[in-house]
Amino acid sequence: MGIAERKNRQKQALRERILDAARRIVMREGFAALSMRKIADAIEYSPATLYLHFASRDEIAHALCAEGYAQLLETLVPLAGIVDPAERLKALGRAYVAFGVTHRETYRLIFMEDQSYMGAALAGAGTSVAGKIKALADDKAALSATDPMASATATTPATEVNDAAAAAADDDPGAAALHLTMAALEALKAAGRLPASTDTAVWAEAFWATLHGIVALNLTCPVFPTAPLDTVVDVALDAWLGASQAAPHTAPPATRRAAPARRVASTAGAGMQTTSSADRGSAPSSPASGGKPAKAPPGKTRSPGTKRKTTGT
Amino acid sequence: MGIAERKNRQKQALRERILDAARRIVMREGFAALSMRKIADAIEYSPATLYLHFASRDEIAHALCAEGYAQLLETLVPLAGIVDPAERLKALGRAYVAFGVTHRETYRLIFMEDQSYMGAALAGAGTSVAGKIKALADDKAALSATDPMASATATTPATEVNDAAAAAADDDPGAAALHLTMAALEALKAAGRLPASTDTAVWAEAFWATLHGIVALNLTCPVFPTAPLDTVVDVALDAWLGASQAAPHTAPPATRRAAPARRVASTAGAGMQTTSSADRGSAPSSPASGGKPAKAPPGKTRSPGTKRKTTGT
DNA sequence: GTCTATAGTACGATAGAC
DNA sequence: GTCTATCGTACTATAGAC
Repeated sequence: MGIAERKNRQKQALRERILDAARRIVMREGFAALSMRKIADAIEYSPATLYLHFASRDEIAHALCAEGYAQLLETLVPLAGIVDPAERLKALGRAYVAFGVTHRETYRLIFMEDQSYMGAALAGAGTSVAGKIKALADDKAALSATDPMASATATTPATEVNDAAAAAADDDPGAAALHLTMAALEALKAAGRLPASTDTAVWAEAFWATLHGIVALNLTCPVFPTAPLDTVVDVALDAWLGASQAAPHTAPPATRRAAPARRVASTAGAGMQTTSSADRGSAPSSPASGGKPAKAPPGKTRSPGTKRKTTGT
Repeated sequence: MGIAERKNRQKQALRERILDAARRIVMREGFAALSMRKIADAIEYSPATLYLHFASRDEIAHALCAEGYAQLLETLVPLAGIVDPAERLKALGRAYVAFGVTHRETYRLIFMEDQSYMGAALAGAGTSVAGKIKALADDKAALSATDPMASATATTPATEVNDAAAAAADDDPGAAALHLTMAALEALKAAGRLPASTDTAVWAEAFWATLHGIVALNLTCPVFPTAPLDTVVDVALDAWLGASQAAPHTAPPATRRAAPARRVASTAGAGMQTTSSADRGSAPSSPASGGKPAKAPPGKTRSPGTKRKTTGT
């Protein structure tokens, strides 16, 4: 029996090595540059071997997506512990953007490449963190039950939030991030800091879109933003949360920006400036300046080369 | 001399045919499926001929971007005539999103594919519309000079807005859309409906990011948004403009949604629901359901095929 | 389980005849 | 100005020996 188990472990190990290599390639050269041959080269196996572990290049990509999304969730989930719902949302927003600009190619792969990759991420990774979210919900229940100040601020019974998160984890684990947002929104609404008429689902989607837009533009546009990224994020968060806080009952406009602590979570390291750490390297295309010149490989000065985007066929 | 001119016309005509064919391919199959060979097939010329008109596949892509961006600007520019700055911004926002979801693959090409394409769009198309923007600025000067009600509402001297737009057209024609937004913002600020401390450049970028996020998610995410797209856009616009309107001096929150005419510009046809009209066809990858199976062409059940993303080389 | 070898497809770009 | 022919490259995926 021990033999079978060892073999199984070895098989798993190779699987991990494949994914590791794939992840590195994607991070360095972008998803477009990911090919079975390159992975095989990197792990010093033949291309054929890969097919013993993955049915296709796309299956590897899907696995990468799932991993990446799980990683994103892991950075978000702890923030659910922030008691003040507005601050919680801001922290979530900041952490989301920070993740996006830090793990650029990963983010791009999951959220900007193709429908199927996003689907794979949500379906695959959700299951792996559903447990964590529930565990955290329990933590939070304990926390806010103990801290009178907390439940006073939150207004909402702690269980409501937890239920929302837990239900999210069960129902559609993939959309966990969205449900994390909605839970905070419900709390905000219950506290009267958001119009009762607010449709939290729509609000959450629009809010997400804003964050996604900031990340996506940063990844695609050479010079976005002109101002420091942090500043843009802050402006956006204020637009969504600073303002709506003063909406329903005539709250003094002066308190619009009066929320307690600025900068709750830095999560992904120091600043999140355009040129961060991970997921960096030569741009997928246009290695040097303008088009895609220079660096002729072996042959003449032709300029061959194509990359993928596997047509169905 | 007439002969040379005729030849020139013919050359231009072929150039147009090439771009037409390319545009159709991109709209139908996505940018990844655009290849010189396919274009050549479509116009019934040999691939080699294309190189007499364009130096590379990328140059064609750039031309496509420039065209697309010019088209976008053309739908936005007329909206600069809306007097109330908040309404103007909302109209711009709605038109922007409508354009994005209507011309899906075009939008994707310009704003979501690669840095260089966005650069090409801004550089190339801007010049072609700079004149139009200036002309419009003049129109608007005439308009608001004649209409006392207009200048009363706008508070700002009409010339300020026009100058901003005109300057934008001169300086960096590509960023014209952004400057269109900033002009409206300045007006809003001058009218005291936005805190004087607002950094319009940052605000405009964040606002743009929101719109881009909505479009981008719609293009990438299978089920975004859950609610009708219009609703999400409205929520976002309210977050940015509804609220900030009541900010500086204690304006009654009740008037938050009191702006005159809802739904100013429909621009790109009727509703802008997820499945719009133009730029549609089989998805670039995954023709049928999940991965990219089925539809084996001539050979066996292999599954060859690759697409591009020209590596530098 | 792993490799070599290869089938099959696609691509960008160019040389050189007409 | 247009074409044919072709080079050089890249890729996925499989068959079949070891």
